[in-house]
Amino acid sequence: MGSPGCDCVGSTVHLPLMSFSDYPHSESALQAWEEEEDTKPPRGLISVPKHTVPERSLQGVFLPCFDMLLTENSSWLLKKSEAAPPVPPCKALEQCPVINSQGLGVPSGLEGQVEERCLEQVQSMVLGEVLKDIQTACKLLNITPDPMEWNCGNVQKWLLWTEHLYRLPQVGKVFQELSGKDLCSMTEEDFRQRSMQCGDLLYAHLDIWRSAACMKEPCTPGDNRLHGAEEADSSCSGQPIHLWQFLRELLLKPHNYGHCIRWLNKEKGIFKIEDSAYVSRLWGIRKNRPAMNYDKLSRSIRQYYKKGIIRKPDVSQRLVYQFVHPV
DNA sequence: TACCAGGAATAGG
DNA sequence: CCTATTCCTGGTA
Repeated sequence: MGSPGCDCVGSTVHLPLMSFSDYPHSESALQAWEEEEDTKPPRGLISVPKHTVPERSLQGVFLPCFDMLLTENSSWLLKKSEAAPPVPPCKALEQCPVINSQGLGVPSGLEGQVEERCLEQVQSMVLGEVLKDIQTACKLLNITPDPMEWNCGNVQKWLLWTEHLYRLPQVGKVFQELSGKDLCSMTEEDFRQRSMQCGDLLYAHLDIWRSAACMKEPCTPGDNRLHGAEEADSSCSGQPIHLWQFLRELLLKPHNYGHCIRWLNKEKGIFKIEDSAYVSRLWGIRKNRPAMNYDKLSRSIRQYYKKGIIRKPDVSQRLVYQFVHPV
């Protein structure tokens, strides 16, 4: 229950600066993702000094563009960084929201108080986004938010996801056989030793997750408290997820995935894959299949024809399919 | 060039 | 055993 890995104090957090255009969308990006060697260091890395803060707060987490899932609701973050991409780190720091409840070097005096208010608001907004993004990622990957609970497979999925997110070269092998506990016990230096290129970024990203898990601890009995309408979740059933279930899950969250898959006619179960490469990549990450592509995903969909799960709609269109039994 | 259909072999739970 | 993955041939827009 308690996470001993909660020593959320001190050291330095490195986070990437990314813009929407950096996001891996094209097939060539996928190639880069698959190919082992990419000698370029992660771009836009800056480092932010952490501040000593009380437990249970995300310390000094700086998020110019924490586009975990490219959700629409976090797009304002993207816009911000898009508007002024080549900001030198120190400038960027000034403009960017910092999550940190107290202990920040906030200016004193009246102006300071006003600023502090604003800052607090921004902080809680960003914090909300971070938690939401983590939660969404957890659903997508079918892992728990607390790294301490991860098994080796979970760790690999998380790595795959993070690599995808920040366009890192594949480092899964270097972290093989490691559980979440192992991962959490590693220092930043350990990370850097395992991966020269992106050890520190991975460490920082893990730190965010760890911190988030720290804060959320009070309300995590089984953690999968489903809100609202979305229950029919395959994630907690234990069995490996089916492709059709996965697609349905994406379709149930137009807010998050509407840009890559959406209903054309929900009543009839007709949907369109808008970004085949992206959906395939998500599927590949979920199943731990880095080589997944639309060619293979679509083959799997076609297997459903015979089984009467998915079919082509009466008027066949490219990238459009239909659930035989709509909900 | 990207998508579509389906056979066949194989992997993996 | 079943589903999904991988690879493939050939076809369409």
